[in-house]
Amino acid sequence: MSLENDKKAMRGSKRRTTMHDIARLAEVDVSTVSRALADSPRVTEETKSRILKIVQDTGYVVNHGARMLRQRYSGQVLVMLPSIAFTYFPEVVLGIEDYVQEHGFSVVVGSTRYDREREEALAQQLLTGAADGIIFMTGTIPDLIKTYPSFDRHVVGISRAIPDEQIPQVNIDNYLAMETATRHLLSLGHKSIVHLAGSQSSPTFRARADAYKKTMEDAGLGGHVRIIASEEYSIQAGADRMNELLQDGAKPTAVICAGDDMAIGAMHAARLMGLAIPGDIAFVGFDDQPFSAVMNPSLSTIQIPRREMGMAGARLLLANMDLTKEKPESILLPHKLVVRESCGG
Amino acid sequence: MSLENDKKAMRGSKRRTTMHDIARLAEVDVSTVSRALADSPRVTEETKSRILKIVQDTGYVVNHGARMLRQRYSGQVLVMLPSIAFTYFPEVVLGIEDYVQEHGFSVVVGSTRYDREREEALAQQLLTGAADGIIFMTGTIPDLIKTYPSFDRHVVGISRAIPDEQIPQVNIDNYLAMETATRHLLSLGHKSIVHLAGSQSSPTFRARADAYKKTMEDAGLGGHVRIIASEEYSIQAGADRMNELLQDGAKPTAVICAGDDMAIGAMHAARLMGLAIPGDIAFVGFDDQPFSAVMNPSLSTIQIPRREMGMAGARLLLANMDLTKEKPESILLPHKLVVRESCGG
DNA sequence: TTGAAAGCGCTACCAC
DNA sequence: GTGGTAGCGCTTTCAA
Repeated sequence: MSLENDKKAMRGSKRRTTMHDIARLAEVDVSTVSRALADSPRVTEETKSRILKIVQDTGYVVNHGARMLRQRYSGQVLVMLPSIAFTYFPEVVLGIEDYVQEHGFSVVVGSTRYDREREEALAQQLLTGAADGIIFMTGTIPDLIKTYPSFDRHVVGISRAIPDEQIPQVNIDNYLAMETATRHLLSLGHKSIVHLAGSQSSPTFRARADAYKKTMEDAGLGGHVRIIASEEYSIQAGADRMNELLQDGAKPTAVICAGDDMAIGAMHAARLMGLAIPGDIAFVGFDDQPFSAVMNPSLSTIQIPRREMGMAGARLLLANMDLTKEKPESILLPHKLVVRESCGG
Repeated sequence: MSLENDKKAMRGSKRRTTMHDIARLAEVDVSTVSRALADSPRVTEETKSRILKIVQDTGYVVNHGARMLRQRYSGQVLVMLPSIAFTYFPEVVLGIEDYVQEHGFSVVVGSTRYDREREEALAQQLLTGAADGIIFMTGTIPDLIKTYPSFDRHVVGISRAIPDEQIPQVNIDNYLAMETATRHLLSLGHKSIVHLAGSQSSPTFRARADAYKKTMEDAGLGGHVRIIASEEYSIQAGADRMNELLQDGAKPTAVICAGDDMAIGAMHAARLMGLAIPGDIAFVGFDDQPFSAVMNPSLSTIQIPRREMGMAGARLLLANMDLTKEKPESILLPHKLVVRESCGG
């Protein structure tokens, strides 16, 4: 089992300065060093500075493992997401880092790739004490997690709704956002509007699809409702679904996509079929990726405060982990329709 | 100091199943449980399965902190990069995760945002034992790291050359790649080629700029050399530099960019000025981002095997940490010029 | 104000 | 094959 060998081979050669070394040099007890480092008031300023000086000189740093064992926390927050390569997530992670680091925690990111095993393996981090809390952006939480005592106080969700009332979450109102987007297209006179949707097993994508459907029906356009759901979410998937649609002989005047990635894929496919955007066919995306503003034509879309979502999620998690306080409330952040060239007028 | 409060408030309510509990239930000694869990051959299959059963039933998982303290490793690899939100990095991280997880390590990602303090804080992770090794994608390593005993065996670089001979690295040949890109434009008949460069304090971007300059000069076009370097690297920066260039009255027939992000920004700016691409002005990028293939027009660029770089870097790090073996050699991965619509022909 | 000492949960060495 | 036991490096009582 190479797993073991890898780690074995690595160790050795360590033996770094310990607190005892500092204590010896400062001619005090380790406990005094410990207190000095914690800036306890129960140590003379004089001894404190003597110790600090030695710490500086030796370049001593406390051993994370030992502190962790003793204090029973790791100072790490785990962020679980499908893939860090999905353009949506990195910006959220940045927001999480911002908040969390300010509070003395560091961030571990784990990509699950929708793999149950990976999810469970990552979830272990909480159980083993390698992480103090988890931020889920996967939309589901592994059952394993639920064995953790008061697990709901160590877990929050961002972006992808977790179907569990107990867990604090931060999200945007996907339903309302998609309703707004659809209405915009409607207001432009479009009737034949198709929705390129994401996986319908995801509450997020389902909410978007539902909103589209309901809005169309409310406008008396129930007959035009057409939802093409894609299990996979990617530029390529957008292009593929669009191709299938067009080869099917469909002639929608507008397409509303579950995300900007799908939208640029779909727009590319439409262009290759000789369609002019927005002349022949209009597009609306969702997310407002950095490239959306500079594409040709630029993409109308729903802007989501990703960075803020990350920060809010992190704040929510730390608040949730504070057992001396009440469990915090879930948060809904505002979105915004950004009108650009891809849907004309 | 809220830092302390955050963590204090979090603890409590823990007290989870320990190895002692398992031992008691199985009516064996902890040492036997430890061995059974490590699948040691010195435990009967029978006791082993009895113990395993109890472990399953109780949902016991080993305490990471304790193991870490005892075995003197954390099982974590730190990846340090400027920002996880730069489209270039996530795919590399995925490659790192792939390799590293297979070997029983997990990945911590830290964004430095070019902040010295953040860099140092992250580097601490190695010194405190919270990480066993670091993969640098920042192009520099903090001095602090060098205090670590045989630090060069716990560190590798990816993508951005670290100016330190001792440290194993994986990269592409940036010079050659840019030479190829420039030559392609030259072969298309372009003479007035401008280079929108990245920060010239980065060896990577400097190599690209140098290659452009030298190739132009070799073609007898030294008089046309024009390098516009941008400290910041982003879509916006690309647009800004392009605007400045055009407002300057320059009329290049081709622009070669330090990266695809700058390229799409620049193309957007050019379009807004009424220039046709590639008719009036051709563009070549660098990186081959996912959007580059589906843009309008699609972007000619240098394809970089990001995922592979990640995997290679991870492999390099683990090999480097294996002190029973020689320090591994640096690696150069192949790149490829991908010709698309943005440079015509 | 400081020191002594008891573990945190685990692994590995040494007996048997 | 199994049990006993000594720490890993730190924090935190309890005494002095």
